[in-house]
Order: sequence, then structure tokens, then C-alpha cells
Amino acid sequence: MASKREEIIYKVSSLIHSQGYENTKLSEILQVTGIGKGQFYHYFSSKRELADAVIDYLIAIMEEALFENILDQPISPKEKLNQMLDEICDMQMENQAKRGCPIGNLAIETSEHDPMFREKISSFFDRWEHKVKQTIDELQQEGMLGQNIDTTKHARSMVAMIEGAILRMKNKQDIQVLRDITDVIRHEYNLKEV
Amino acid sequence: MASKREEIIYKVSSLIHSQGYENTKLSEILQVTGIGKGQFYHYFSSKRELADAVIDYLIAIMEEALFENILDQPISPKEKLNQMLDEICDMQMENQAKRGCPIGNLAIETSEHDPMFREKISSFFDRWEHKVKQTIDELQQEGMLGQNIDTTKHARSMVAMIEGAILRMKNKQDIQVLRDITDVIRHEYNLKEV
Amino acid sequence: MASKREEIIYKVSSLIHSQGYENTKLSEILQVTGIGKGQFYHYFSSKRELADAVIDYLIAIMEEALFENILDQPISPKEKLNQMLDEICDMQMENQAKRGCPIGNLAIETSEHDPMFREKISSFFDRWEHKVKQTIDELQQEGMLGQNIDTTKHARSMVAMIEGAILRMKNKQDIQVLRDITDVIRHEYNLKEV
Amino acid sequence: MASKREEIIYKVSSLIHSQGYENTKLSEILQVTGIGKGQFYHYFSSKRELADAVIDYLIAIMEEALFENILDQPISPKEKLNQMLDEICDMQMENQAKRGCPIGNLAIETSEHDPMFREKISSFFDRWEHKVKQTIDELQQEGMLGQNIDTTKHARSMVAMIEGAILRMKNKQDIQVLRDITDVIRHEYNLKEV
DNA sequence: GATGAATGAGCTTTCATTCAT
DNA sequence: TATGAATGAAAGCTCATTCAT
Repeated sequence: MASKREEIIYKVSSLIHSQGYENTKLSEILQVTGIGKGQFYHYFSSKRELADAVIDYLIAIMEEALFENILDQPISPKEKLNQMLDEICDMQMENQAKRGCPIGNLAIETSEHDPMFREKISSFFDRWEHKVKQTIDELQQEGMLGQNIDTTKHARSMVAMIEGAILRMKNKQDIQVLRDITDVIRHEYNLKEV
Repeated sequence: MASKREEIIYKVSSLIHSQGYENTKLSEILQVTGIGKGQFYHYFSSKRELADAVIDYLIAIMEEALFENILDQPISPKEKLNQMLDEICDMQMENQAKRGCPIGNLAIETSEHDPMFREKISSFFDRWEHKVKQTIDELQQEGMLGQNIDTTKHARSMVAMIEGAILRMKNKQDIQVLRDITDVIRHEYNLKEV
Repeated sequence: MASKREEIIYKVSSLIHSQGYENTKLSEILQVTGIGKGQFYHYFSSKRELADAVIDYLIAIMEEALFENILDQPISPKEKLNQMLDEICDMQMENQAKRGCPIGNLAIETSEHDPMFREKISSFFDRWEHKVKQTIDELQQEGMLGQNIDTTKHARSMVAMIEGAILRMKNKQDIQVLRDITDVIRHEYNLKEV
Repeated sequence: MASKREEIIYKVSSLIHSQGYENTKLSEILQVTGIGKGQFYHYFSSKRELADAVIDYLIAIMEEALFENILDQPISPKEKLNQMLDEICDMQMENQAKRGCPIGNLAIETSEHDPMFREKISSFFDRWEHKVKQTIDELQQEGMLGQNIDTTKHARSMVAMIEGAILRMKNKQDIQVLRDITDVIRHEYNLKEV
């Protein structure tokens, strides 16, 4: 069983995913966790410190789901990318296509005014792009992609396309947006052929 | 000469672009516009009503820059898309790659909890996607693109890729991200050939 | 009629005199002034800013009572010192010998940890000591005091004796303490002779 | 070796000397003593009870330094007063002239609103004044002082002068203030002659 | 004896909005 | 139109104390 602190982080991560950092008020945190003010400040020195822990947690969740479980697995690059796109669609279906990417949301809310958040998020995206690049490299080595493409740029593009798709899906509250765009990605990188 | 009301909208749109809606406080609005509380509530019944006007304004700006000036112009589809991508890069350079897309930002902040904002933004994206689709159709008609691609999905993908690129660029505070990804778009749609 | 701001300063100066700065809570300030929180922060940006205004006010009160009305008057040095001591006793009688010197109290509360308070108070004491020194000089010139005494040190001693007397009077809650000690001062400087 | 309780009192007395009673927070007490909340409430039923013990301790320290070691010693009255003044200067030098008299500080903070503190402090000053009076009496008997002075009032004045000097010294953060004023005392009571 | 989690009233401050002039 | 004083709920946070183990 998780510690109280972890329980708080877990419960609040959902709030912050849905409402953002600033718009998540301490009163809501207390309500959703069922603790009092004093107890909250026993575990965290400030709302900000909790948010720090939450962003770490959200990133860890994403890295587990996308890196450990998929991109780092000893499977074919085609499978990796297909599974990654499937996983992303599944994640978004879990919250009815309404919440968007927890990390992308925070990227937009905090990047301009909060260096710590910005850097944590940026290095997550760096790692994601790097793993995608490696996978595209593998694809290329297997001859399933043109030899003259810049895989670094393509990896960055694929991640951007996913984040943009999630943004638009959230805005339209329609999972089909994400499905359509991941479909385009699959075509682009020949992920659908037998 | 703009009316006082328009002047307020103009000045506050910059604040909201940078900070979001909730994080823009009335006190900042008064400070940046140089008006008093009484005057503010003379022109707007609430901060919310101002935000409504601001989102309309931000959408109008984008539609002028992208639709009227480019996508609706009687120029070749290749030129349209190239100019559109150039214009987007230029816009982002104006705020040192730090602020992101004013509409994308608000999409993320408000879509889950505010139907009016959500719908205004969604119909802007609908229009954008539609105009891009028409342009891609033209490209297809000119034989510059495969005949079997779903242009609706591709238009949606292109817009998503742009929004995702801007998100990542804002997060990295580096215009190069946007340049790299628009480059990939240009390759994808053969916009660079002579 | 004084402005609202001045009215607040006036009413709160009494609270701070009695309880000190930190121990005067905002809730008491609101209660004693009869205003709401919003209004308070309309007039002052913080409790600290109010305290700044209060210390200025308290010093001004003392300077008017002791400097303008007495030490700066064209009267004999003996009369000046006698009137000054009388005035100090009267002031303390007004609060039943219970509150002490508003400035001395704040000197003790704030000097070690708050440079701005410390300096404001220190320069008040500097001015007081200087005016007393000048008066003792006059006394000396009139031949009513030995010629070989260091009037600077004696002025400082007299002020210290007064502040120490008020401290002890407050602690004993007995005006007689102050009377006894001012009596000793009068003897010391031959202020009682006809 | 001191007991844990005494160790706590000792360590906290320094905090209270520097910050006062109210401004010394329980969290600081725990930090400076290195104990937990449970342990604290094992030794003391409240912060208030600790403060009670601290004031007793501070008074005991002063009485040992001034009474037992000096005023109660079988030495000449002149020596007694000189040593007393020296000791007071030494004490203040130990904290760089910044903290003031621990008992005078608490007298000002607590006398108006806290009878128990007030009385403890007042009876300490009573005893001090009494011992000084006895010493001045001895001085008078030795013919070193005029016969017609009121030694009770003079003892009270001397103590007040010392407390006022320490107040002003703390406010100016300059030990010289205390040196100057004790100098005047030495002159006044002929303590400097060979 | 000892730990630190839990409590909840109270703290200073912020905020959008209303009102009197 | 225009001003800024007034409102009061709500924000994030502090604090001495209690309680379960």
C-alpha cells in the first residue's frame, strides 16, 4: 500500500491533469484527499512542492507506459510504434477524450513562466523524441523507410503530431480526432502493412 | 482609431496569450490598460465577458493572417501552404518562441470546463482544417500528391502537427523546433521542389 | 477631518503601542477600525506598510510634543527640561502607566531583526539626544552646571534614564516609578531650584 | 550534566532573548533543541510553561552574575558597582550589542498583558534595586556620597539608566552607548576615583 | 519515554465585483 | 462616463496542541 504522501500525489495528479496547476485550489486538494490543512503541510511544504512531485509522477507514469512497456521492449520497430500509438489512444479513452495529455497541458501552462516545470517537461520530451528516433532508425535499417530522411526531425515531428492531435481531440472532445491522426502517422511510416 | 473597448481588448489579448485566462488578474488588466475599475465595468460586465471578446479577437487575428491573407488568396496551393508555414514561424518569432499559439493555449486551458470557449475555438480549428483540406485537394488535383490519400485526415494532421510543434517550441523556448517540423511538413507535401 | 487612511493609522497606532507589531493581528486592526479586509488592502499594501506609517506617526507625535512644543521653544533651558519631564509623565498617566513608550517598545521588539524600524527609531533618538544636549549646553552656559561634564554623554544618559524609567514603570504599572526617577533627574541637573 | 528539560530551557532561552516570547515559534524550538513534538509535550505542558521556566532561568542567570558573584560579595561598595557595570557591558558584548537585556525585553513584551510574567520580572527588579540601594547606602556610610540623597530613588534610577542604556544600545547596535552611559554613572557616584 | 501524523482555528493576502458620488 | 472606496468569500499558509502507536 502506498504511503499517505504517495496517495496524495496520486489523487492530486488527476486534479492537476484536469484543471492545471494554478486552477487546482488547495481546498479542492483537501477535499479530494480527505485531509486537513495541517496534514497537507505536514507532507508538503507548499502547494508548489506538491506540484513538483505530481509532475515527476506524471512523467514517471508516461515513461513507464511508453518507454519501459513498449519502446524499450525487444520487439520490432513497427510493433513498437503501433503499440505506442495504441497505448496513447487507450489512455485518452480512459478520460473520455476530455483531459488531454497531462504533460502537454502543463507544458503550455507553465513553460513561459516557470523554469523548473519547463525543464522537467522538456527533458521528458527530449527522452521521448530520442526513443522514437531510435525506433525510426531501426525502421530505416530494416529498409521500411527512405534512407534520406532526417530521423531526428521525424521523431520530433511524430511527437509533435501526437501532442497536437491530443490538443485538438481535447478541444473537440472526440477520440476520433486522435484516431484519425494516428492513422495518418501509421500510413506515413508504413506501420499498417502486413 | 480604435474605440476604448477595442483598445482594452487589444491590450489584454497579449496578457491572456502570455498568462492564460484565469492567471490574468483584473488588477493586471487595469494596470496594462491604465483604466480604473469603474471604467472597466462600464465596458465589460465581467472579466469573463472581456475574455469572450479577447478570444473572438485572437481568432479574428489568426483568420486574417492565415485565411484572408493567404489561404483565400488566388495563388497556387503550394504557395499557400508555404506562406502559411512561414507566417506561423514569423508570428512565433515575434514573441521569441515563448508564448505559443494563443488559441491552442486557451484550447488546453478551457476546453474541459468551459463550453463557450471550447466551441469558439473548435469552430476556428474546423475552419482552419477545412481551408487546409481544400488546399491539399488543389494540390492533389495538380497531381502533386498521391490520389489515394484522405485529405480531410491529412488537413487535420497538418494542423495538429503545427499546434504540437508550437507546443513543443514553447516548451523548449527554441524557434528551431518549429522550423524543423514545418520542414518535415514541406517535405511531406512536396512544397519545397521547384 | 482626517482621511480614512489617517484614521486607520491613528487607531492602529494605539493597538501597536499596546501590543507591539507582530502581536497586533489583522483581525484586530479590522475590528478596531471597523473596515473590511478588502478595504484595508485598498489603503495599505500590507500590514507591514501600515506599521511603517504607524511608526512615522508615533515619532511625529513625540517630536511635536517634545520638540516643537517644548525643546524648540524660546524658553529657559531649565524650563525646557522641566516641561519635557512633565510632559512625559503626563503622557504615561494617560494610559495608566501601563503601555510604556511606544517608540521604546518598538525599539526592543524590532531593532535586532528589522533594519527599517531600527533606523527610523534610532534617528528619532539621535534627534532627541541632540536637542537635550543643546539644552544642557545652554544650562552649562548659564553656569548652572559644572563646566567639565561631557554634555553629549549626559544627554544620552538622560534619555536612557527616561526610557529605562518608563520600562520599569510599565513593568510595575506604577506612575510613581517615573515620578521618582524624573525627580532624580531634576536634582541632578538642578532643575528644581527657584 | 543537565537534564533534557534543563537543556531545552537553556537552548530556548537564547531564542526567546533574541526574538521574544510570541515570536519564538514551536517549530523553532523543536529545531533548535532537536526534539520532536511528542518529546516537547512530555517535558512541558505548553509553550507557555516552557516560557515560564525560561524566564525563571534568565532571572537566575542574572541574579547569579550580578548578585551572588558581585553585589553579595564582601567587597567595597565602589568595587561592587564597578564590577556590576563591567559585568553588564561584558554580557552585552557577548551578543554584539544586538539583543539587549533578556529581562527588560520580556518586561516590555509581556507586562501589559501577562500578569505572571510581569510579576516575576517586577520582583527581580525589586531585588536588584534593593541590592543596589544597600550598596549605595554603604557608599554613603563611607562618606563617598552626599548624606541627603534618597538612596532608594537613586538605586531605582541607576537600574533604570542601565536598562535604558541597554535599550538604546540595542537600538543603535553599538556597545559604545552602554559604555558612555555606564561612564556617566561612574562619575555620578564617584566610582572612578582612586 | 518518544514519534510524528492529525487537527482546525487563525493568519495575511488576493480577488472579482458592487456601490456611492 | 468615470472614479476609487467598499465588500466579503476564498486563497495559500502557520501554528500550538492532541492523539494513536
